[in-house]
Amino acid sequence: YRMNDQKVGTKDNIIDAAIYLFNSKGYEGTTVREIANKAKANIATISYYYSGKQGLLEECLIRFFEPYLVCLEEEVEKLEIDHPLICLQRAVKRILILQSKNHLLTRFVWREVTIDSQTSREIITTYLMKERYLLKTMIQSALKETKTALPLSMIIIQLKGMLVMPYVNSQYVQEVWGLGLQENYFIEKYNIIIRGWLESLLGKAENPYSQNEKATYIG
Amino acid sequence: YRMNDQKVGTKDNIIDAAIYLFNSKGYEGTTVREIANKAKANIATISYYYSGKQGLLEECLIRFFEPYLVCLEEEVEKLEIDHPLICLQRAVKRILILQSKNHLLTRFVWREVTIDSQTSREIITTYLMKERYLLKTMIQSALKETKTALPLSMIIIQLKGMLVMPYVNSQYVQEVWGLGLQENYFIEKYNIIIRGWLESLLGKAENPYSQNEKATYIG
Amino acid sequence: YRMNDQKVGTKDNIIDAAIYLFNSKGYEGTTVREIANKAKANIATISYYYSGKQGLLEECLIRFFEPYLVCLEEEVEKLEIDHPLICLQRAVKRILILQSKNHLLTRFVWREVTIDSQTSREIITTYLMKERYLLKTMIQSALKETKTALPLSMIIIQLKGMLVMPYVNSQYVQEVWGLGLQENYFIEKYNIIIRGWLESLLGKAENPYSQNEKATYIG
Amino acid sequence: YRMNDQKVGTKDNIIDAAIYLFNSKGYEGTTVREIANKAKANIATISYYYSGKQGLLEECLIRFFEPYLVCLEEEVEKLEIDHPLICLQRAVKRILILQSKNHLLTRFVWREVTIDSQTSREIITTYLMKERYLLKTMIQSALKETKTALPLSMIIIQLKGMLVMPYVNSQYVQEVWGLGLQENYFIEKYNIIIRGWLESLLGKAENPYSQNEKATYIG
DNA sequence: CATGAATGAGAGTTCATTCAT
DNA sequence: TATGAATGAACTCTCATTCAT
Repeated sequence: YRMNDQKVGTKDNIIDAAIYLFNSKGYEGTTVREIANKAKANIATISYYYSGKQGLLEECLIRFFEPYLVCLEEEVEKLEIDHPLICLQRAVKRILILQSKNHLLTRFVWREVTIDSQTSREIITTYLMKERYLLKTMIQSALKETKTALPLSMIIIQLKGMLVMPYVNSQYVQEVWGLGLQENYFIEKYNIIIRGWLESLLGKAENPYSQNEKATYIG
Repeated sequence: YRMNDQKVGTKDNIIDAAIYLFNSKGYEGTTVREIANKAKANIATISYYYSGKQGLLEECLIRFFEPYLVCLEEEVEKLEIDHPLICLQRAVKRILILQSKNHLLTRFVWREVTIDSQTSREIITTYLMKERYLLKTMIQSALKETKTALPLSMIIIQLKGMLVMPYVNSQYVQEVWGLGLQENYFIEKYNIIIRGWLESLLGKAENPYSQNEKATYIG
Repeated sequence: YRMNDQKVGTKDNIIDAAIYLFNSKGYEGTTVREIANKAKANIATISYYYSGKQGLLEECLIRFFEPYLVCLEEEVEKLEIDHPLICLQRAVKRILILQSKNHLLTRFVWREVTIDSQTSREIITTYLMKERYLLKTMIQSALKETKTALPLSMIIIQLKGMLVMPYVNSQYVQEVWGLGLQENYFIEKYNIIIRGWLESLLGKAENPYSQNEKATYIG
Repeated sequence: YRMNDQKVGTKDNIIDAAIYLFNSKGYEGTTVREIANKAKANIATISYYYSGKQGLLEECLIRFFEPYLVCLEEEVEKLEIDHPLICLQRAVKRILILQSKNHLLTRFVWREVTIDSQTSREIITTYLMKERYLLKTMIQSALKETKTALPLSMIIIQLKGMLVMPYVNSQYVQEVWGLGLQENYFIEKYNIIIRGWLESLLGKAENPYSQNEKATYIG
């Protein structure tokens, strides 16, 4: 039915407009009126669907973190089957793909997360604690099979920096690769860089895994 | 007179309070009333000294970028005297020291800079263009004497990521090094990591320079 | 069919919920959403049955004033048959019974009636004018047979005060009589007090009437 | 200075407008915009002085109850000096004068107090508990010297009804006495009625007191 | 007949700024 | 120089109501 299409449309238009504006003007710098205008919806509809501006923010956080954590969770579960480094590399690529698909949301969330007094601090903290636990588990697994001097936390902070940087400082990406965050070419290129860094750090995994991997998560 | 002290104090109290609150609540999320309260100053005094909230923001940007760019400018001027890599390394260390001394301001500025529709876009753009030019000049100089395959812009983006990351994701720093951003020990440790990365990328410089350097900017 | 039951039930549930909430939160302080929730009905149903919030209020006023005025009208008609004081006393008791049966509605109506700018002013004024005319007629009749110095209007205002007070200041009733407004015991007790006051003011009616009376209006 | 006059003027204009409108339209039925218009003040000024609509309500409650309770407190303190009935009668007259001087506020407060879910319930409850205690103390004292059958609480409820009724049902007063609530003539007349009722109930005090009394509180 | 989606109007509140002093 | 009073603008949110289904 049209009805369903329309409804879904309006509700999604609102969240899309919100993501776009939150990204470019910040959460506090965006007014619900602007969001309504961009979404071509009535202001009241925003409260109707998301119960206010804050609810809209929380929906954004959920939309970002839920699939993001799935990338890590699923690979943590495979740690006993595949070589840890392979799992880590797969997780990295999945995250890059996810973040590229939602690059506006990604940039906005990773920026807003650094604001201490954010009213959604509780929900943010919960997600970040999960993330840290999963990253730790994964890297610890990989470290067992190598002998890097670098401390665990240092690796995490560097890895996170590499995963997040091109999205937060997105203005550089266009210049560097001459293309957008969403294009496959960027993902491929950047993935190779991180992969190289991981291998030089945690020891290169054997080839068979490497080939397997592609088949597993591409397409 | 005491009066003069008080005034100067008040003006500085205001900017200090602004930096603290802008950092923890974001620019838009902070009200001038809060700043006035924290600085124990009258609200009107803020407009009086800085001609409004926006003026306060611009003062923050100036306070951060002016000395920041000096770090780069002065080392660019020395490119003909010292080995480029040495200059780059010196610049990096000076920036780390500067950022650590003003770590709240640093975190706040690098975050706010990613908000596209910032009302102070013009002033920000000017500073960022200067920064990019200086970084380019420096790295290009260093690249002449080596043969790295990595493109110039890729090096810039990675370097910037490393310089900024610990301040933006400051919550990790405590965990990683067990100490704060301001302590010398952190600066020394982190500087070594970046230096190692630069040397592996642009070729290690000879020792004599290296010793010189310390004497030059520590004091 | 059940369906019919349900509908009738829903319509009544709505008015019941409205009376309950209007009483405890005031007319303006109650939202149709709250009424709908309490009545377990859809919001739109309220407009459907009562054509809006205002219509709901008017229904409340009608539900209160129609039977209230009947108590007076019927006794005014009997003025030529029975002794006026007896008629007055019968009316008082009937009103007490009516108000106790609908004590929430009673409290709410007598409070809302004092709000001058009530949107239902017109309907309220009409009812109050009728009430005043009927009370006047009755008391004038009783006054003919006695020689009280008190002016007519003074008696009306005191009588109304006594009729209304326990319902408006209902919090005291529990304390005074140790029981609720609805219980017969309260009605009996309070009726005796008013009856005493009326008799002391307008002269005691002879016994025969008195006995008649009970049979007439107690069912 | 003019300045002082103006400031005090604005702040008082606001509370006066609020009392007028709260009385005639009810608290919930009045908007701050209406208050601002009537007071010829800016909307924001209301929040500036009274921190919002609710604060305005609380100021109203304080302005009513504080002097109201003083009337009772001061007479309770004199219970050991004067005859209790005299104290009670003085308190009654002082309350009548006070309520007549603030008859709009009086009507509004005694109506709003019956709304259970009032957001200022806490402050209201505190005042009402004080009032009940003071009334009890006074009437108990008076009852010691007489032998009325009526229970204490019944006397309180009737007395309160008499004190409040003409203000709540103010529309009758004009008709009954042909004059307004504020005029001395009304206060004198109505005071005599209550005094008569009190004396018939609690026994007439000796004349000497009676004469004293007038001198004490009529200015 | 009954309802969920959607809305225009207006609510109270907050904000950065101004201005007379 | 420094400030408390006052303000206009704009904010988010809630309201009762409507309408296609």
